[in-house]
Amino acid sequence: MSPKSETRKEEIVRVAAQLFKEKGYTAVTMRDLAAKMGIKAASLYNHITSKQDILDAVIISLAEAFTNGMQGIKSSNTNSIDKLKQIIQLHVTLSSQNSYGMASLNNDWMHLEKRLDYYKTLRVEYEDDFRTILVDGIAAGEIIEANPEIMLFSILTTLRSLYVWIPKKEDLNLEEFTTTLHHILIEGINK
Amino acid sequence: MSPKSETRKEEIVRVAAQLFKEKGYTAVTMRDLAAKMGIKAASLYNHITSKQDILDAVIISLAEAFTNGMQGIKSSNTNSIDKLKQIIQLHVTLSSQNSYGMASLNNDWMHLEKRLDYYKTLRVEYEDDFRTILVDGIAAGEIIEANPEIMLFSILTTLRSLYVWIPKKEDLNLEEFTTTLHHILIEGINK
DNA sequence: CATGTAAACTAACAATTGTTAGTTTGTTAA
DNA sequence: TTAACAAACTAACAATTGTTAGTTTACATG
Repeated sequence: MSPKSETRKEEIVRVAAQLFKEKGYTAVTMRDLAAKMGIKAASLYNHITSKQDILDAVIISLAEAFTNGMQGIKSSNTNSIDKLKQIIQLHVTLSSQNSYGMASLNNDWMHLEKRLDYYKTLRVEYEDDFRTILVDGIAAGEIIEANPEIMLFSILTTLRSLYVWIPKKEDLNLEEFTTTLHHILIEGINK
Repeated sequence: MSPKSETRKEEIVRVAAQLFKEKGYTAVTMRDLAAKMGIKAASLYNHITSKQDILDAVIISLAEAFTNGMQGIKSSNTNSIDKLKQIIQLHVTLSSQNSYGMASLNNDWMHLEKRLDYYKTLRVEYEDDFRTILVDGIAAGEIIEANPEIMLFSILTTLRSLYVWIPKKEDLNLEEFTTTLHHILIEGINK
């Protein structure tokens, strides 16, 4: 056994995320999930405490990964354009590692219950940090003087949708993809 | 009575779309919908034939509006950059007119049943037309020679997410918004 | 007044939902 | 061998789901 092989619970969460991506959290039943695991629905409860518990696990861990990534970018001593490139890299990395979880993060966060407020806090903080980078870049003359709110919207929605496209293109060269994204997302606002 | 006031069925579909945007199709029950209409769930069936029927009405009419809009753009005698601007305008218009329906179009299309194949056909055709405009623009030297697939992805996901942002900014000047979108989405790829 | 119709109602249904209780099975460790 | 435990099982539950049947109400038209 390797030092940290996947626990049964982690396996359930991972498989659940795949189903959530296909049909959304609400439309996936515990019997659906059990069938995909090759067991009965009741057996799932030897490992998880509730369906809600699974959604929490999928979404919160990913949201925290974005928060951690942003912390690193904030504390890096580079200009705004370079920080933007790091953000793009962060989204490409996390989206290709866990495209299933990204679907839940984007589409099923409103079904969080106990952890909904926490999730919202993380999201608002992330967007605030992103906005600050744009505003600083404008002040420093590195970024054009367009409405930062609209820039933020445009770039962030593209990055948030990466999970849809990345797994579709199996032959996709991730490095070329990232470079082209840099070009399309940044050249338009680069001064 | 004006020549075409809203029928009761249209009212139900409109209110349903609002709920679908908040929680998604599957999580909205007929009792939720009835409560928002101020009636009992069974009464809905005097006007609609099924819950599925409502989703079909919400999504298909919007998908067809996009198809019709694209037909007009294709047959307009202008260059590629101008066609792109028309596409942006189409998305801004439809998203501000019907942000609720746009949410279902984006997030609940997989719950279509009888009309799923038809929806997919419309979507693929729309994306093909969009891609053709980009490829033609590259060939004509109007658009940079980046991977058209990635350009398509980047622009289209931004446009598809408009419904999230447009209603959030009540003070939003739609004209300024559209102009800034043109700049951000197009300048980056304009030669 | 009589009639027709739109639109609501009450009551109930069969199916599906997440979940619990109690039990069995197989493997590991003492 | 025995004890412990992880992980599966069967059976059932209470609640909720979309939907149907049959009835009542209100109003407009003849």
